[in-house]
Amino acid sequence: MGKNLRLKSSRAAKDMSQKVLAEAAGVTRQTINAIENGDYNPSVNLCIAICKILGKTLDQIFWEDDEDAEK
Amino acid sequence: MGKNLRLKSSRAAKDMSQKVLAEAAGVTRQTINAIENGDYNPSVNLCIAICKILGKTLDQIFWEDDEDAEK
DNA sequence: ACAATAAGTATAATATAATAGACATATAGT
DNA sequence: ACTATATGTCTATTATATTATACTTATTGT
Repeated sequence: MGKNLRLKSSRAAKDMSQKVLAEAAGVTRQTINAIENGDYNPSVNLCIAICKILGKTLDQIFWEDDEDAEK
Repeated sequence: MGKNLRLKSSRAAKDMSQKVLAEAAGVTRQTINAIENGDYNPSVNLCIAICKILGKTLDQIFWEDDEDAEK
Protein backbone atom coordinates (compact mmCIF):
# COMPACT_ATOMS: atom_id res chain seq x y z
CA MET A 1 0.00 0.00 0.00
CA GLY A 2 1.18 3.51 -0.67
CA LYS A 3 1.75 6.20 1.89
CA ASN A 4 -1.00 8.68 2.56
CA LEU A 5 0.86 11.92 2.01
CA ARG A 6 -2.32 13.96 1.86
CA LEU A 7 -3.05 12.96 5.43
CA LYS A 8 0.48 13.76 6.52
CA SER A 9 0.35 17.11 4.79
CA SER A 10 -3.12 18.05 6.10
CA ARG A 11 -1.96 17.25 9.59
CA ALA A 12 1.17 19.33 9.12
CA ALA A 13 -0.97 22.21 7.85
CA LYS A 14 -2.69 22.22 11.25
CA ASP A 15 0.64 21.84 13.03
CA MET A 16 -0.54 18.72 14.83
CA SER A 17 1.67 15.83 15.88
CA GLN A 18 0.60 12.25 15.22
CA LYS A 19 0.00 11.96 18.94
CA VAL A 20 -2.31 14.96 19.15
CA LEU A 21 -4.30 13.89 16.11
CA ALA A 22 -4.56 10.37 17.49
CA GLU A 23 -5.92 11.57 20.82
CA ALA A 24 -8.42 13.84 19.11
CA ALA A 25 -9.60 10.95 16.95
CA GLY A 26 -9.76 8.54 19.88
CA VAL A 27 -7.11 6.13 18.61
CA THR A 28 -3.45 5.52 19.38
CA ARG A 29 -0.45 7.16 17.82
CA GLN A 30 0.55 3.89 16.17
CA THR A 31 -2.73 3.80 14.29
CA ILE A 32 -2.24 7.27 12.81
CA ASN A 33 1.35 6.43 11.98
CA ALA A 34 0.31 3.19 10.27
CA ILE A 35 -2.33 4.95 8.18
CA GLU A 36 0.12 7.63 7.05
CA ASN A 37 2.63 4.95 6.12
CA GLY A 38 0.06 2.83 4.31
CA ASP A 39 0.52 -0.12 6.61
CA TYR A 40 -3.14 -0.76 6.79
CA ASN A 41 -6.64 -0.12 5.91
CA PRO A 42 -8.57 1.90 8.51
CA SER A 43 -12.30 1.78 9.13
CA VAL A 44 -14.40 4.40 7.40
CA ASN A 45 -15.61 5.78 10.74
CA LEU A 46 -12.03 6.45 11.76
CA CYS A 47 -11.39 8.13 8.41
CA ILE A 48 -14.42 10.33 8.95
CA ALA A 49 -13.25 11.29 12.44
CA ILE A 50 -9.80 12.20 11.12
CA CYS A 51 -11.24 14.23 8.25
CA LYS A 52 -13.46 16.24 10.57
CA ILE A 53 -10.55 17.10 12.83
CA LEU A 54 -8.51 18.22 9.86
CA GLY A 55 -11.36 20.09 8.19
CA LYS A 56 -11.34 17.91 5.08
CA THR A 57 -13.69 15.42 3.46
CA LEU A 58 -13.19 11.73 2.71
CA ASP A 59 -12.59 12.43 -0.95
CA GLN A 60 -9.88 14.94 -0.15
CA ILE A 61 -7.86 12.58 2.00
CA PHE A 62 -8.82 9.01 1.16
CA TRP A 63 -10.14 8.90 -2.38
CA GLU A 64 -7.83 7.62 -5.10
CA ASP A 65 -4.75 7.84 -2.98
CA ASP A 66 -3.22 4.42 -3.26
CA GLU A 67 -4.68 3.86 -6.68
CA ASP A 68 -3.48 3.67 -10.22
CA ALA A 69 -4.38 7.31 -10.89
CA GLU A 70 -7.12 6.24 -13.31
CA LYS A 71 -5.64 8.04 -16.32
CA MET B 1 -25.52 3.17 13.68
CA GLY B 2 -27.88 4.38 11.01
CA LYS B 3 -28.72 2.65 7.77
CA ASN B 4 -26.84 3.62 4.66
CA LEU B 5 -29.72 4.42 2.35
CA ARG B 6 -27.50 6.15 -0.16
CA LEU B 7 -25.70 2.88 -0.71
CA LYS B 8 -28.95 0.98 -1.02
CA SER B 9 -30.29 3.52 -3.46
CA SER B 10 -27.12 3.73 -5.57
CA ARG B 11 -27.13 -0.04 -5.84
CA ALA B 12 -30.78 -0.02 -6.85
CA ALA B 13 -30.01 2.62 -9.48
CA LYS B 14 -27.68 0.10 -11.11
CA ASP B 15 -30.22 -2.70 -10.64
CA MET B 16 -27.72 -4.81 -8.75
CA SER B 17 -28.59 -7.27 -6.02
CA GLN B 18 -26.59 -7.34 -2.79
CA LYS B 19 -25.13 -10.61 -4.00
CA VAL B 20 -23.92 -9.22 -7.32
CA LEU B 21 -22.43 -6.13 -5.70
CA ALA B 22 -20.74 -8.29 -3.07
CA GLU B 23 -19.15 -10.53 -5.68
CA ALA B 24 -17.97 -7.55 -7.70
CA ALA B 25 -16.43 -6.04 -4.56
CA GLY B 26 -14.87 -9.31 -3.49
CA VAL B 27 -16.81 -9.68 -0.24
CA THR B 28 -19.80 -11.72 0.87
CA ARG B 29 -23.44 -10.80 0.67
CA GLN B 30 -23.66 -10.54 4.45
CA THR B 31 -21.03 -7.82 4.43
CA ILE B 32 -22.93 -5.67 1.95
CA ASN B 33 -26.14 -6.30 3.83
CA ALA B 34 -24.53 -5.32 7.14
CA ILE B 35 -23.14 -2.09 5.68
CA GLU B 36 -26.51 -1.11 4.23
CA ASN B 37 -28.15 -1.81 7.56
CA GLY B 38 -25.51 0.05 9.54
CA ASP B 39 -24.47 -3.02 11.48
CA TYR B 40 -20.84 -2.19 11.19
CA ASN B 41 -18.04 -0.07 10.10
CA PRO B 42 -16.34 -1.21 6.90
CA SER B 43 -12.74 -0.60 5.92
CA VAL B 44 -12.05 2.36 3.68
CA ASN B 45 -10.63 0.11 0.97
CA LEU B 46 -13.88 -1.78 0.81
CA CYS B 47 -15.78 1.51 0.65
CA ILE B 48 -13.60 2.61 -2.24
CA ALA B 49 -14.19 -0.66 -4.08
CA ILE B 50 -17.95 -0.32 -3.64
CA CYS B 51 -17.92 3.31 -4.76
CA LYS B 52 -16.01 2.49 -7.92
CA ILE B 53 -18.45 -0.25 -8.85
CA LEU B 54 -21.38 2.10 -8.34
CA GLY B 55 -19.74 5.05 -10.08
CA LYS B 56 -19.76 7.23 -6.97
CA THR B 57 -17.17 8.77 -4.68
CA LEU B 58 -16.61 8.27 -0.96
CA ASP B 59 -18.23 11.59 -0.14
CA GLN B 60 -21.34 10.68 -2.09
CA ILE B 61 -21.95 7.42 -0.25
CA PHE B 62 -20.10 7.50 3.06
CA TRP B 63 -19.64 11.12 4.11
CA GLU B 64 -21.97 12.48 6.79
CA ASP B 65 -24.43 9.64 6.56
CA ASP B 66 -24.77 8.43 10.11
CA GLU B 67 -23.87 11.79 11.56
CA ASP B 68 -25.61 14.55 13.42
CA ALA B 69 -26.19 16.54 10.24
CA GLU B 70 -23.80 19.25 11.44
CA LYS B 71 -26.36 22.03 11.47
C1' DA C 1 25.59 17.12 27.59
C1' DC C 2 20.98 16.59 28.95
C1' DA C 3 15.91 16.54 28.51
C1' DA C 4 11.85 16.56 25.82
C1' DT C 5 9.16 15.85 21.73
C1' DA C 6 8.28 13.67 17.18
C1' DA C 7 8.42 9.88 14.35
C1' DG C 8 9.33 5.03 12.89
C1' DT C 9 9.01 0.31 13.98
C1' DA C 10 8.36 -4.34 16.30
C1' DT C 11 5.90 -7.78 19.17
C1' DA C 12 2.04 -9.78 21.64
C1' DA C 13 -2.71 -9.22 23.01
C1' DT C 14 -7.61 -7.71 22.20
C1' DA C 15 -11.63 -6.01 19.56
C1' DT C 16 -14.09 -6.30 15.65
C1' DA C 17 -14.67 -6.72 10.46
C1' DA C 18 -15.67 -10.33 7.43
C1' DT C 19 -16.56 -15.23 6.24
C1' DA C 20 -19.21 -19.58 5.87
C1' DG C 21 -23.31 -21.92 6.47
C1' DA C 22 -27.90 -21.98 7.45
C1' DC C 23 -32.82 -20.71 7.99
C1' DA C 24 -36.91 -17.51 7.36
C1' DT C 25 -39.75 -14.37 4.75
C1' DA C 26 -41.48 -12.00 0.73
C1' DT C 27 -42.03 -11.45 -4.13
C1' DA C 28 -42.36 -12.81 -9.02
C1' DG C 29 -42.73 -16.25 -12.70
C1' DT C 30 -44.38 -20.81 -14.42
C1' DA D 1 -48.42 -25.18 -5.78
C1' DC D 2 -43.75 -25.00 -7.07
C1' DT D 3 -39.21 -22.78 -8.06
C1' DA D 4 -36.05 -19.11 -8.00
C1' DT D 5 -34.28 -14.77 -6.47
C1' DA D 6 -33.67 -11.07 -3.01
C1' DT D 7 -33.26 -9.69 1.53
C1' DG D 8 -32.81 -10.06 6.56
C1' DT D 9 -30.82 -12.28 10.34
C1' DC D 10 -28.36 -15.66 13.46
C1' DT D 11 -24.23 -18.45 15.14
C1' DA D 12 -19.53 -19.77 15.07
C1' DT D 13 -15.09 -19.17 13.09
C1' DT D 14 -11.16 -16.63 10.84
C1' DA D 15 -8.67 -12.51 9.38
C1' DT D 16 -7.18 -8.22 10.50
C1' DA D 17 -7.56 -3.50 12.57
C1' DT D 18 -6.22 -1.47 16.78
C1' DT D 19 -4.11 -1.41 21.37
C1' DA D 20 -0.40 -1.50 24.81
C1' DT D 21 4.32 -1.65 25.78
C1' DA D 22 8.67 -0.70 24.47
C1' DC D 23 12.94 0.49 21.98
C1' DT D 24 15.29 3.45 18.48
C1' DT D 25 16.69 7.69 15.92
C1' DA D 26 16.44 12.56 14.86
C1' DT D 27 15.57 17.24 16.24
C1' DT D 28 15.17 21.17 19.19
C1' DG D 29 15.81 23.84 23.40
C1' DT D 30 18.35 24.73 27.79
